[in-house]
Amino acid sequence: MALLAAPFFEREVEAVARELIGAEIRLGAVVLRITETEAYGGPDDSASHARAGRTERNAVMWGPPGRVYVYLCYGIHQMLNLVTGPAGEAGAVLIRACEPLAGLEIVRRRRGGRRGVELLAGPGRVGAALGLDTGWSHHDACRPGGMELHRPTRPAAELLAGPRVGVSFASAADRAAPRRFAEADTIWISRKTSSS
DNA sequence: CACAGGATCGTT
DNA sequence: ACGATCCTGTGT
Repeated sequence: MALLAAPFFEREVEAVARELIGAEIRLGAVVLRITETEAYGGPDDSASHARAGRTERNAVMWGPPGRVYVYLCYGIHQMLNLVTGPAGEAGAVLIRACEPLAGLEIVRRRRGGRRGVELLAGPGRVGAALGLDTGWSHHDACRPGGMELHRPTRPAAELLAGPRVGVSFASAADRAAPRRFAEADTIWISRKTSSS
């Protein structure tokens, strides 16, 4: 057991987003290896849910590091994030894509029998594959039991970086910022990176 | 109390 | 290209 501990998450959100590539999400019999992430938060990020201040939904972003933040997107998709930085500062890493390592049958069933990259490439797909709902928010992923985050058993060799997806409402600078990270040589990403 | 809109996905 | 689907955040 090589659980990622709170100090790993208690750092700048971009560093955590980079180093979560290759890490493993374990929940029940399902094990997923993270292949794509995005960093949100830090000072004045107009793309972050924290942009309008603290609300009941996003409050966990200001909480202690290593907590889970799940929110409902477009009324349909359960989006998985991990809270970063010290308590009192809002930051989170969105998990955008994974590679399946175990529990493939369960994942395939939850994903309507789909196969290949359509199983896990995209944040809504990751949430569905794990069977998540917003009740997972505030879960401590650093403690054994429930959803756990584990150190990579197969670290990513090379990372790509590019602008984040689906943030057209944000400022030009925040739209352009290279805060999306993906493993370079994997098929398990939601879309091709547009810059390095 | 009412309403607009979204860190997406799957089908048309 | 578009509709699904519903909760959140904001305003009255």
